[in-house]
Amino acid sequence: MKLSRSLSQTSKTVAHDADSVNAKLLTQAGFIKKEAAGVYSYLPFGKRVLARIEQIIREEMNAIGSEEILMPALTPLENWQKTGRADVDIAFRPTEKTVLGWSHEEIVTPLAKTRIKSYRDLPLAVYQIQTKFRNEPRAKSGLLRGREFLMKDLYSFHANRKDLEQFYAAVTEAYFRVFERCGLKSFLVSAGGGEFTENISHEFQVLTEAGEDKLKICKKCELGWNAELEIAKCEKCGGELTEEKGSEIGNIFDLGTKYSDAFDLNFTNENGESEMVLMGCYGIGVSRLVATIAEIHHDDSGLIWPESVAPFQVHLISLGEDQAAEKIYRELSKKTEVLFDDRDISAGIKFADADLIGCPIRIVVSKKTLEKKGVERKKRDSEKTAIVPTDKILQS
RNA sequence: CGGGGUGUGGCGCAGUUGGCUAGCGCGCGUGGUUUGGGACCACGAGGCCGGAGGUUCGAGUCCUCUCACCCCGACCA
Repeated sequence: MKLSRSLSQTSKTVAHDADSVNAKLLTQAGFIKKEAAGVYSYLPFGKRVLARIEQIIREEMNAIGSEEILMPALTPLENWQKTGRADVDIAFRPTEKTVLGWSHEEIVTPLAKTRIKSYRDLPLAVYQIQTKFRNEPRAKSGLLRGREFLMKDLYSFHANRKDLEQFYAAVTEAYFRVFERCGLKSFLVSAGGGEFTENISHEFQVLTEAGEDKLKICKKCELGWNAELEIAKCEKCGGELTEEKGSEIGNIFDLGTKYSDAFDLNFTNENGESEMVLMGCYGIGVSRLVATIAEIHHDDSGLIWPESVAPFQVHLISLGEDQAAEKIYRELSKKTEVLFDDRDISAGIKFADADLIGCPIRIVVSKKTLEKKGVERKKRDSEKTAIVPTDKILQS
């Protein structure tokens, strides 16, 4: 993409209401635009990052045998009346008879009922990546707590507890892989079940001062407990816990039969008897992941995207050598995603913007580099520069 | 939802005890000079001062209401 033609543009100043590092950097670098409290547009750069994170999630969710679906955001009130969740404060109610989905147990459970009749139909697992609506009394921290946000929600259905626990464990492993691939070190944290279940749930937390959850972490076991649980020592090794703040990027719940009961989701077992289906649900805050990555991976000059989620692999800068740069841009674009800064402005601005946007590799084409029969290559996370031939740009 | 704060060109801000054509920086446009870490000169465009009502000869400025946004807390998949 040519920067001169992109909707995404950088800004030297940032709106005074950008309230957090992720909001400031993502706004200034042209990834997002705030529309209202907790409501953002994703500009081209931001949409690219979202798409890459979504792809990682899809790969890992498909790998554990779940299928992608898409349920409506506009949902019937009567479904929520059956579970007693129709009048929670965070629910948007666009009309008398509708609720904007803030979670989808009320939709997916009746949906699964159309498929599940016998133990032969279990297990079943479906997920979606969709915008959720929650009327947060206080939206804040950029993309970390919005009133409208992108979420991956997965729901699983099982004939017995052992099968549910097995899948729960498989999702746990898959989540660690997702977050690691996104460049984040996550901790498995025990927490309460909130509106969803009376059982304990597990959160995936990234330790950062930007997060709003108070945690107690055992660094040795890499386990944690949400401070709401009032735990004094590590339940595994009995060791000391450190107090940390975290950003909750994933949450998994053992739902038991709470929603199966509400919608009479049962199945016929091997003995011809009727039993209730056991359910699990598993969420990843996709937009919150974008924010968390920004909070973790940045420096004073701007964002530093991990290769796996970067909007572009290469940020190509032309310093007065537009023709040569254009040729390199065309060739390189056949192999990877390239952002070409073709603007007619000073070198300093181009360098500053490359740092701000934070693509992994910066390539400079100038008179100096052409005399040396190559281009200058610099990684965003390093100070070292090197002249490399144009066909070696992508080799590390 | 309680307490506090802020709303003035796209962004950041200044506007005195009410006073006359509402300023500054950045950005934007045109012309020119520059050209490896946010260059410079000249000219120029752009604002119902969040909204409604009121006080006054006169309101960005004072009063009332309202909306939006931010902070602290409560809340929180």
